[in-house]
Parts: sequence; structure tokens; C-alpha cells
Amino acid sequence: MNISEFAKEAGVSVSAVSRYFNNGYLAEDKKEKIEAALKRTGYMPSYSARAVRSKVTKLIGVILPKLSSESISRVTEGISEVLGEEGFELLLVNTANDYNREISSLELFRQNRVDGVILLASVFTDLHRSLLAKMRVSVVIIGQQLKGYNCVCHNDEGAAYSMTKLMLNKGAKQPAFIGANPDDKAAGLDRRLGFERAVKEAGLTVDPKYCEIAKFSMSSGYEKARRLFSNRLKPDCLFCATDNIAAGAMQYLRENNIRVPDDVMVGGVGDSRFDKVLYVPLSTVHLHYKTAGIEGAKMLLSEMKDGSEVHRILQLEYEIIERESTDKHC
Amino acid sequence: MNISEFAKEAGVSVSAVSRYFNNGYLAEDKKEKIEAALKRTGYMPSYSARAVRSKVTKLIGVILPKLSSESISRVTEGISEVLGEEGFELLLVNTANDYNREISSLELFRQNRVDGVILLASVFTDLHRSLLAKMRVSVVIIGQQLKGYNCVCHNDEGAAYSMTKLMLNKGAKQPAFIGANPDDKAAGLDRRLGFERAVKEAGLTVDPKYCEIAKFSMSSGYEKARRLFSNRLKPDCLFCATDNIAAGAMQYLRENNIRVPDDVMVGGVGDSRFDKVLYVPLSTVHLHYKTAGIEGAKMLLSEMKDGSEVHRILQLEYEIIERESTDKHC
DNA sequence: CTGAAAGCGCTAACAA
DNA sequence: TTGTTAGCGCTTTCAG
Repeated sequence: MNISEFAKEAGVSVSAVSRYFNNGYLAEDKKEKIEAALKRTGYMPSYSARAVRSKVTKLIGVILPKLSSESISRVTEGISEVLGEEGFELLLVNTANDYNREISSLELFRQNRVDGVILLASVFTDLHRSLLAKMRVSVVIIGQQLKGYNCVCHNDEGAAYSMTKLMLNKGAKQPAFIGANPDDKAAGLDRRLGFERAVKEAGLTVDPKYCEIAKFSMSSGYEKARRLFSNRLKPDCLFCATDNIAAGAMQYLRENNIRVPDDVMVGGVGDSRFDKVLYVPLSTVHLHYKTAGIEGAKMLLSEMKDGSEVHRILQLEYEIIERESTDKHC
Repeated sequence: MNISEFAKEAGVSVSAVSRYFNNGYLAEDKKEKIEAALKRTGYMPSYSARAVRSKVTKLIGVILPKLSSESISRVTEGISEVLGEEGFELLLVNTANDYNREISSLELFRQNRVDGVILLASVFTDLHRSLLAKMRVSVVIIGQQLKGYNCVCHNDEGAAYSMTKLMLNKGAKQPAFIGANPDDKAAGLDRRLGFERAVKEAGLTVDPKYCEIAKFSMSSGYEKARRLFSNRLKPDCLFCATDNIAAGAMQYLRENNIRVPDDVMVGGVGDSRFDKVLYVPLSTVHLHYKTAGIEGAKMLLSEMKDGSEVHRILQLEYEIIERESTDKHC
């Protein structure tokens, strides 16, 4: 059933029906007629047809590198909360860390499919940049900074710095590092830089032998910890760029009877749900993931309204959470 | 730029352009002309306009009760994998466990917005049923069984039964239970029934004083464990309907110096990532969440193609994973 | 194989 | 306020 059939059925004009669904002015009796007919027929206007004319899809494209990640799903939850309230739905693309899919979804979103885009990317290539430039709808980037775009990000450098410093302040002399791919500026490079700043500030030097790069998984953390500790090396503190990596590393330590925090302190980033139930509760840095999603969504909505050309960067701060894994008294 | 402007620019007819994008027959020279113009102009056809005519949105509506849950995001990952390959995108609605939002998204999906629907609901009301009946597109339900619909579900009863039995076989005599809302047939009721079957089969009786209902969170598991253990009660094994609940409960046990598994064995369900890094590695039941997503998506695709009226129920089996939390020798 | 033209279901400008 | 009607951008007959 289409609008004109329905209008006939309801005994009103087509425009009356259209106005009914678009909050236009309408006489009370027609409203009632329409509502009665609605009950009888179960008619629903077609969103696609509406989108063709009004150029509004009420859809926001969200591109993410992964679905089953606690941090990412918290961000998404924040996004969905704000957007849902404003009557927007999420067109969600999981790129599974595949750049090609990231690129192709950006392409997809150019086909008048969405009113705005939120991008949670890990690595930006030139291709990303050129595709983003072609975008005709508002774009907000969450978790990274990219010049020329509205961004919501975390203070990754500061978070890593503070956590590392916390451990060095407790007397650690031989810091180790398990980080992420440095092409990922936020979680990879910045957290590495924060670690290095703290180390240097403590009058120590960053020894590449004590630094590893892991994937974002427990098993990778486990693997890298093995390399770090099985090699005659004796770190007395270990900073991990994510809690997943830290949990994996601690698993290795437990299996090899390396005591936490006595032999080695461990610190992570992310404040994962499981941190406090680990065999040694993990010190971590809380990053405001959900808030990032909320603020990013708000930013997008306001840019979609005002279309301002001034781009803003919102950097969220962090909070250190101390637990047993760094609780060492020298 | 629209299709006719673009056709003019490319020097071909409108239908040639349309055919180009729809794999219709087209002379080689026109194809080339179009591709050249495409490079020049960056033209992209409008999906909404296409959807109006062809009634195909290439969108699948996915309704979930929560985003930041490991089990749910694994299901979603499976869904997105299969659907992505077939050129479908996900219109994702997070209902945040709010029935109203579940209902309203079902309404939303009736507006010709999607080609199919995948529903991950926890509780079915009559309103759900009547709305589902009005759906004009294919529907698949994952994680629950509902008569008259294609479903992919787990053997929740069996999983709970086996895990409980495992603990009783090790000599436990006073089993305790922390479950979920029984209105949730799968995770609530069925897991409860599985627990009860194992208890009765062991010649014991189910004592309501030893049974609690928790929310799906660690903190709720913690809270319920307090009620279970602070009350002169002395359970010697504890079955939890989810790993999150189990982790929270174990947190309480640790804080109160109740030893696992010596004083009380603990078993969960879900095979969460963090299980093996808990202070006592947690025995659990692996449920094939990702597979459920994959199979559910395939089911939807095939129903969308064939439109068969015969509905199928696919029940996935489970695997017991034994770890230290149940490793007791009597 | 091709192009002209008739819609898809809706919104919005316009005249009443 | 209303109803009529011309499109929105595309697909898909249909006649060539």
C-alpha cells in the first residue's frame, strides 16, 4: 500500500497524510480519520521514498575496526545513545581491521546513504584522506586526531606517561614496554611516546630490547611477554598499551612464576571490566570511551545542523586506577 | 549530480548508466565512456532512489539488547562477516534492554527500511509476537527459540546441566546457583532447568535458599554471592549462568577468603576471553556465539531468496572447558 | 543491445 | 489550512 491508496482509504488527501507524518498543520478531524485508517491497514510510509525527495536518511554511518572489543563497543554505546534520542539509526560497518573495507565503506557512504559519518579508524593512509575529502556529509573522527576534521580523542600520551611514571616512582629501574602498531597514532605511537617521556624523565634510557609491539589481543600480549622475559632480560616494570595485552602478559608471568608486583610491576590502559578480577588486580588508566562516543555523536549532530567550517578537537582526560599489580613498596 | 546529468557528461543514455551499475548488458565503448566520466566527476548513484524503484535496500536490521557484551558482539561479528560478503550492511539498533525500544525498532523496520531482520531478544512478550507477525520481510531470531520463526540457538539447558554435573561428579553435595531472569528463556530459564536436572539426577534437592537471580554483570554476581555466602549457608559448588556473574562472584569469594575450588567450586557459561586470566582460571562452557551469528545470517539470506514457509530451528551444541575453578579431588 | 519514457512512493511548491 | 501536481533519482518496461 502506498500513500495515495492509503489516503483514499482514509478519505483524506495525499498531502494530509504526508503532513500527518511530518508534523505539518492538520485539522483535527483528518488526524482522526488518518489514525483510524492507520489502525485498520497498518500502513507505514516508505523511508526510501522519503529520502529521495527530502535528502534525509536519518541514518548515520559508523565505521569501526572491530566489534568485539570492549573499548570500541563502549564508544559505540555512547554514540547509539545520543543518536537514538535524536531519531537517527546507525548504519554500522565492521571493517575487521581491513583497510580495504574501511575505504569501501567510505565509498559506500558517498552514495547518499547516510546523513553523517563517524569514523573509528586506527590508521590513516593518504587514501583515507582523499576519500574523506570527497565526503559530502559531516564527518567526526573518534579516537584519533586528523587535521581538518572534528575529532574526539583521548590523552593517550599522558595516560601512558602517568602509568609508567607511577611505576618508576615506586623504584623500578628497568622498564619494559609492550605496545601497539605505531601507525596507529593514538594507541600505538602516542602511548609509546608517553612511556618514553616518563622513562627519560626518570633519568633512565629506553632500551629497544625491552620494547615489543603486540596485536590488540591477550594471546599476543602473552607471546611478547615471553620474548621479553625469556631472554636473560630482567625488567622490573612493564607498561602495556592495552589491558588485553597486559592480561596476556600477566598470564605468561604467572605460568613462569614471575611474581607481580614483587618481581615486576604491570600497568595497562583502558580500565577493562576484567581488570579487577585478574589473579593480580591490574592497575590501569581509565579512558572515557563512552563519553567519547557521546561527545562525538553530539559534535556530529551540531555540525550537521550548523555546517560550521571550524573544526574542533576534543581531547578527553584520563584517570589512573591503582591496584595491586603496581603496589610495591621499596 | 544525478543520473541524467551524469549520462550527458559521459555522452551516453541514462539507461546505459543504469545498466552499468546493475550488471546489465552494455557495449564495451560505452562502458569505457562511463568509467572515464566516473573518474572525472566522482558520480555515485543514490541508494535511496534505487531502493524506491527496486524495493531493495541492501540493509539488514539487527536488534540487540546491548552492545558492550562479549557474547553479543561475537554474534554480531559473525552476522557482519556473512552479510558483508553478500553486499549487505547492518542497520543496528541497540535497545539497551529496553522493551519499548525493541518494539519501536520493529516498527521502524516495517517502513521499508530493511530487506530482513535479525533479532537478538532476551524476552518475548505478546507485543513482540504481534509485531513480528506484521513483519513483511524475513526474520531470524538468534539466541532464543520462538515458534513460527527461523531460529539459531544454543543448548542452554544442556550446557548448564553438564557444567553442574561436572562439579557434582567431583563430590559436591550442596550446589548453589546464580542465574538470570527466567523470562529470558535461554539464559534464564533453560540454564536454571539444566542446573536443576543435574542436581536432581545426583540425588540432591534444589534448595531455593541456595538460588539467586542476578543481572548480566560482574557487580550483580558479586552482590548475589554475598547473599549466598554471608548467610550461614555453605555451598560447596556454585553454578553461574554467565561468566560475568561468575567473575563477580569469585571476586566476592576472594575478598572473603573462601577458597576456589577447595571450599567451593565455580563454573560459568560463555567462555569469555578473561576466564583463563582470573585469579582462579574459570571452568566454563563454550557456546558458539560467532557461529550462531554466521548461521543466522546465512539462514536469513536463504529465506530472503527462497521465501520458504518452513521454519527451521538450528541448535548449536557446546563444549565444556575445565579449568582450576572446578579442579577438586575428593 | 539500446534509448525513451513511464513510473516507484513520497514531499513540497503552489494555487486555491 | 488545504489539495493538486511536479518532481526527487533511479529502474525497468517496451518498442526499436
